[in-house]
Amino acid sequence: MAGVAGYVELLSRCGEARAIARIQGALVTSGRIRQSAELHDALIRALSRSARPHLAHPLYAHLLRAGLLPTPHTLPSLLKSIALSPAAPGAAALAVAVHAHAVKLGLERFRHVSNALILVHAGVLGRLDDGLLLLRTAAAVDAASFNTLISAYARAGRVADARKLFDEMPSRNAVSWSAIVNGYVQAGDGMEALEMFARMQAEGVCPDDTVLVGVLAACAQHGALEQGKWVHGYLKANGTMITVFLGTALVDMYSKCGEVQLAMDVFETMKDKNLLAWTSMIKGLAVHGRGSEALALFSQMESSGVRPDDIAFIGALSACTHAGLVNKGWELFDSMVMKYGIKPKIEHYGCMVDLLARNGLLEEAKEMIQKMPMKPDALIWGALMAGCRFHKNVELAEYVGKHWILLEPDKSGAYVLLANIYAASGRHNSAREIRNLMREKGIDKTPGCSTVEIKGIIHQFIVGDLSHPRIKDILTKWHEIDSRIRLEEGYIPDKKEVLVDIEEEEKEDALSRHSEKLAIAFALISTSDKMPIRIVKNLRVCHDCHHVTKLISKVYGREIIVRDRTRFHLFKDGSCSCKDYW
DNA sequence: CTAGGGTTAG
Repeated sequence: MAGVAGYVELLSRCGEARAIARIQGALVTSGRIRQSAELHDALIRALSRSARPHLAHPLYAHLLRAGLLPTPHTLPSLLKSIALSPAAPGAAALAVAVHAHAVKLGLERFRHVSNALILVHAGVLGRLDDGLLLLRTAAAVDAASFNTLISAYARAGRVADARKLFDEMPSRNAVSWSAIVNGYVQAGDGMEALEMFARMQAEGVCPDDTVLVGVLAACAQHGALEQGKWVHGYLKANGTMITVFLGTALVDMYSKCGEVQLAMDVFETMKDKNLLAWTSMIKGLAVHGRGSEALALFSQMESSGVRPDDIAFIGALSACTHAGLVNKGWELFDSMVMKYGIKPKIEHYGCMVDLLARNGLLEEAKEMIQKMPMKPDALIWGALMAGCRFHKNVELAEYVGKHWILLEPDKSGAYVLLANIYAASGRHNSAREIRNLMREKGIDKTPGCSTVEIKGIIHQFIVGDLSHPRIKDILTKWHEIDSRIRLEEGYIPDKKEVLVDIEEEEKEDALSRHSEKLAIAFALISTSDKMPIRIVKNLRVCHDCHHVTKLISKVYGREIIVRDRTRFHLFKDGSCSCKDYW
């Protein structure tokens, strides 16, 4: 029989949960474990590193019951195992107990203990400010604790607090940089993320996988294709292995930058594809209107043994929506419930309502809303309302508007769409009433905002905003575009959806200052002839802009790729990949 | 007790 030292040595090298369990069994039957804190410590450490860290939790109570004192290594290891298995029953309570014990033993200010305590406060306990207090009072703090707290604050939506910590930490490493970059990405501030990444490089810190995943996500947010390609080139140049994380991030970046083919190229070279990888490729094809290819991929995923989850079904259903495949949509919805036992969430009903409404099956869509087991939310009403607009059903739009406004009285969405529908159908008085209602309530329409990347720099245009340094040239270019498309293509501005009570010529002016028109005019004066133009927009494209963009693509012989709120439009030779259906 | 940071979403 091996001595204590032998067991400790054995455990320290052991990483497999089953082997550890065997050793533990031997120690329990021989009664040896009750005599040694060191053995408890070795077991806890080994388990905390194994695939089933929660098995370490009961050992702590066992240690105390045996009347033994934890060794200086026990507490950090145990806390780590708690941090790794936050969902285990009693994990939070145990963390609190261990904290109290550490205080009693006077150990809480020691480096490894305080770092581990910060880890559980930021994680299982979700008490970030207590974690921060620990960090401030600890005798010595690792960069790791800063990093943990930075990402915890960012995850909690408190990027500003994360940034404060980042700025004050004495020495930053690659992990700190990726924590803050990914923090900004999470907060939806890709711009700031890219800026931080630039600073990271300026300071000579070598970027690793994790930060590049974040950078790619930031590029995806902004449609920053050039920068995204740079990352891909960097990976290739360094011969970096494309992990599932990196591959998925690349796929997502390329599809959100309008380059589905490049996304496919990356996807096909990925060796092990997990659910996330499949899902992002399926979604990528879906938003580009390539529904049947997306659905083919979905069945390929199923036959490769990857089980779709609720989000994968959202991808597949939205593929049906963008491609107008109503029957296939029903089929998928049924297979989700019957074959996979996934309970449809409101998102899935939303997809179905969208699918039905877009295809003119407005009554069926309405019925779906009435039959679904949960209360409809704003997105559900929005989907049906968009269908009403497309199929010019004013009556149903009024019904939808009533419900939607009740749900979101302070947001502009319902008012704007309803007023648009009234205006388009010639009911100007009703449209005016809605506008007055908005004015009384002080509701502002979300301003349209478009960005365009020129030589790696992102330029932003907001509707009616004339503050761009080259605005004079942009407006001159717009006049040229305007007269060319009038002359060559017979363009007449479509003023039906202009919501302001102004003179007709002013309406044309208002239209001409829509953000994507400014962005396209700017792109035309700043890029060489054959380059496709890529625009990212925060709202849906209006009818007039959609029409104008088609004409520009023909007259100027340019491909224009517009990513709007819900999908991609590829304008080429006077027509659009969405088949005028968006 | 060598970590600490990460990808999809109507």
